[in-house]
Amino acid sequence: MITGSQAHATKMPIHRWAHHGVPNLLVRKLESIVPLSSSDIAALERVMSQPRLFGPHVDLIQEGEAAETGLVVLEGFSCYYKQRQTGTRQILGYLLPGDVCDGDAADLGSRAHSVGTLSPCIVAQMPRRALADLMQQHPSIAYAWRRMKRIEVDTAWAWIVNLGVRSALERMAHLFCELMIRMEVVGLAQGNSCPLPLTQIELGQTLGLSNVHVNRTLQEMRRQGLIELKGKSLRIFDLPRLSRIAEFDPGYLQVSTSMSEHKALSGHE
Amino acid sequence: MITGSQAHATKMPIHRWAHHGVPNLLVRKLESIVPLSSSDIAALERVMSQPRLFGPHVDLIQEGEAAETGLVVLEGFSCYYKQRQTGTRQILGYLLPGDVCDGDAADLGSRAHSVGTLSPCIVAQMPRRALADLMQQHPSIAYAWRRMKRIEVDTAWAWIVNLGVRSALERMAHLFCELMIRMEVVGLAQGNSCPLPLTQIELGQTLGLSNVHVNRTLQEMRRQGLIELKGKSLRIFDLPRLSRIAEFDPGYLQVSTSMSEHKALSGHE
DNA sequence: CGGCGCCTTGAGAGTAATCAACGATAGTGG
DNA sequence: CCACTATCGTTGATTACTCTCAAGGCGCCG
Repeated sequence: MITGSQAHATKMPIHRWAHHGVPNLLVRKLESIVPLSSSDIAALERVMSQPRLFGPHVDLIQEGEAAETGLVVLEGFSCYYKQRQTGTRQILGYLLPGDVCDGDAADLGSRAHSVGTLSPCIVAQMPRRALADLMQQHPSIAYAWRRMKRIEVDTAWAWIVNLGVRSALERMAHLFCELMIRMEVVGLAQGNSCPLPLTQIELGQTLGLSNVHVNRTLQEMRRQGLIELKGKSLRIFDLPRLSRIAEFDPGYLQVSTSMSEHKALSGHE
Repeated sequence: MITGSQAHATKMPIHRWAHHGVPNLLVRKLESIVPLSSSDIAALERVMSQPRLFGPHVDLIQEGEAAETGLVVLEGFSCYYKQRQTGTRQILGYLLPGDVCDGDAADLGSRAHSVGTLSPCIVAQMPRRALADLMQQHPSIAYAWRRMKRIEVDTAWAWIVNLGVRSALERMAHLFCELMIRMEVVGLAQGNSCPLPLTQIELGQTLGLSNVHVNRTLQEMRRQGLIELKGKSLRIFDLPRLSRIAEFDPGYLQVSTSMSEHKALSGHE
């Protein structure tokens, strides 16, 4: 993951990341849903603009703006968020590497929320028109895309449950389980360990908790030997127990059995 | 709205509601987004099956089932919900009259949530195939449908904000503002008054609050002269103040200015 | 008329927020 | 390269919001 400082990073030439043999994580994500032909993949990559590097805590789309293009996050953590008048904010969802924020044709009208980076991020654009053509000509991609959108909605619902009924410890456990699975899907987690470039404040804005309480909850999790969180990296020591605490059911992430040690999907493919 | 008891209602002949000159609220809702031709409307109504009546607290789609068809709620309140092992449940969103739960093609695989009635409901089915054809042949409907889906996602996000950052009073105020606007769109609210056939327990399951605290919060709202809630009917006395308390911004509901006394949309139509 | 579910009220406990201060860390500039 | 400073992480003390438990009343349906 990105480790350079903001100032350092923004000084580096953009094209540094353009074609570097790095696997395209959006491709990897879609392939976890449906097999793609090389022609599918080539077309998909043609739709994506030259990737650009953004510093941490930068807005990609501001509240009130219409999104002219779709976005793909190729590296780093971004998020949807809603800023309150009081200064506090609520994070609505994460855009992890491989995740997409598409300027859907129905996105006309102003947005009620913003999209911004949390860590430094490499982001490519996808013009609306090109995206529409892509879907038209590549049914596999269109199918995977719809599945992906469905997962996004289900994830938002999982967050509603998280905020509605769970305690601080349970919420955090659930978030960590979800993150680990999602990072696994795009190959960024190994041995129950993955990057987590968030401050405790941002975790609080995600979980509806104060930064102080996030801190104490993290300590409790460490004390129980559940996790380790340092150097912007999360390690889960006891995933089964963490899942049990969180009442975590990975079904909503639609991960195929081969990718996760969790319960098999009853799904039809 | 429906007032009959469950047993009474289920004994009544189904066809009682089939064609009664009652305006189709799904049509009304879509027309609030985009004008529809009479051919559009006829096609839409052809897709809908004979409406059926369901009692309160009945599952329309159970967790783990795949949805074979889409649903339209024509009368009554239904909801998406997630049942916890502990017995508590979280309501994820309401299906008000005119709202749709579509068996999207991407809905393959098992659901992580259920759909059930809250009050008695009249519900029609929409076969997947017929829906897909409808979208193909009626671009206006397809457009309005996409907008509708977008509103659903934005509403889920508004609920995340609600649960994440607001106090009990603020949450409830926000919910009531949203409900009133949504009911207004389909013509079921007049003079800031609309049906609300929910128990305090169900309000609690919506807002992440205990039934006891819901009760006390309602009393506080009444004491402040904000609302009246009796006989399954909600009346908002002071909508501006309620909106201010809730920090309510109706933008996410994409209601055109003519329908709401709230701030004008910057929207492009 | 009896019973069940919902609303209401009271008391007590607990979880999480707020306020405040200090230490650690990392990016900034000299 | 090092000092400076802002941000983040940590801890303690206090407050307060919300939950849980418990019991009574009311209304509706059988």
